[in-house]
Amino acid sequence: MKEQFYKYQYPHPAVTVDCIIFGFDGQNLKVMLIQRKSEPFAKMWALPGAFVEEAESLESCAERVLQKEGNISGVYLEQLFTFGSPSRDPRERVISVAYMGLVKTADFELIAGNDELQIEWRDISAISDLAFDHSQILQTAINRIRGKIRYQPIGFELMNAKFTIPQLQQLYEAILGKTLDRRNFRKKLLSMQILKQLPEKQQNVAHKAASYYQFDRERYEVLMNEGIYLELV
Amino acid sequence: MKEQFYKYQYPHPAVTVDCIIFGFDGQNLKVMLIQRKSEPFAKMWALPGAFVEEAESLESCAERVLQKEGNISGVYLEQLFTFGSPSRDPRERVISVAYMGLVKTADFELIAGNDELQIEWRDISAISDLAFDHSQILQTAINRIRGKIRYQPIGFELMNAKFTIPQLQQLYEAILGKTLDRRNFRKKLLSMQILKQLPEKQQNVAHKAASYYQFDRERYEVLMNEGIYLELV
DNA sequence: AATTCATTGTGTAAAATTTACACTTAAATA
DNA sequence: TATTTAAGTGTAAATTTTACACAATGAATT
Repeated sequence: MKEQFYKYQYPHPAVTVDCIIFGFDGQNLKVMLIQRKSEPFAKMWALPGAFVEEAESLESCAERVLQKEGNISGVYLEQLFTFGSPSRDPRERVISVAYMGLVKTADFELIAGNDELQIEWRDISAISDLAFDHSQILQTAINRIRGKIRYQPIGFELMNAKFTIPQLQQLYEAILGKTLDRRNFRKKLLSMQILKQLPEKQQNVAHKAASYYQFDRERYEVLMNEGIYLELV
Repeated sequence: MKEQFYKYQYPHPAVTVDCIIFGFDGQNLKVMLIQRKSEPFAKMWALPGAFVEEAESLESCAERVLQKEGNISGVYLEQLFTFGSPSRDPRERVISVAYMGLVKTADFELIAGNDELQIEWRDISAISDLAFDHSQILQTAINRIRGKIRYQPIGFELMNAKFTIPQLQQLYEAILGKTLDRRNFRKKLLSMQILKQLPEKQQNVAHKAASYYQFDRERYEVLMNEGIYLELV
């Protein structure tokens, strides 16, 4: 065993970053979970996370976690909350900063890292007990994304690339857990003028092909700076 | 110098809690600032804060800070954000969890703690450079309270005790930095049915006395659980 | 080649909400 | 008792939200 130690005059907690990555498969909302290899909570499912290293920012740490534990990169991340109950980790005092993101499941092939037995997209309606206080962290994330979607265009902020309006609506329905009126959804969405229509349509669908759109980030920034509220639902 | 050390196998950052306490004096929005006694940033103004102790939760730490550094207690606190840039403190890696609250300035007599030269309520329009990254933290807090006030009844959540509707409106105007229509504000507010009218009126005011109201927390919880949105502005 | 199937895309009228706006009432003070 | 100051109140017009049905498209099937 290595016998090098880091010494401090006062007690320092350990700090981790845990990631809640929501995945949308076109139908349902999933979350990325890993199965732990080591103690504590060996074999239990948990959110991917890592200890913060000396010279990295919290957000860089989140990016490193996703790269290392799930082979995912280039995801828009948002800080969720910091969990610091003194007893949340049996080993020592660990404070966890949680980050969340949203991707299309099809865009990434999950590959378990060295510390995991498995990694998978789990439907948010099928979550059982997770390691540590991760069930609570996940519930906080679900509440946050449901609340946030009502007044910020999450689908675009968190989803890169192109999408059709019906796809985006399905995402909204998956997050909110209810159906929305197609005409009204489209009307309100387009009236915000934060979408750029691409000269492209769906291919090989056995019905009328939908147009692809892209989030107009520039226009979005302008509206945000003007303090305009984008309520979509 | 004390030679006792805490040893860890991996580097641990220090963790602090910094508090942004907004104060409303009936007219303007202020923030509680302290003038630092010691290095680093000695004599500069800063947000009150403290290192997290081994057995306390983050929120308890925030409460301790307010008690010790400002003689304030019983304030509703909300976690704002966690700031973790590796270089934000010149001494060592320090991650700061920021909490914010809102009180009436008249309800508390600020008393500087041992580590401070002074403590005061500073108008948010008169903030100059603060120690560390505290200017950035404060700006984040101002943005948050301005955003939040639009869809959550902050005035009540964060203000204890009784208030009149015009007082609450002044708070809203101070936070948003613009005037609101008196009749419409009152109408919308009362239509939410989250206020209990008290059988009490203002005393000794040289005009028609306003009724006191109280936030009906129970009713508020019910509405929140139903997913109802309380947009006030 | 024609038909079927599935989903996209579109408009309008009714209902609900938001906005703009002015006079009367109450309490203290002169 | 008159004056001053801010509280309290209603309505009509404008805007936004909601509910709702049919034509268009493209692949698959006959």
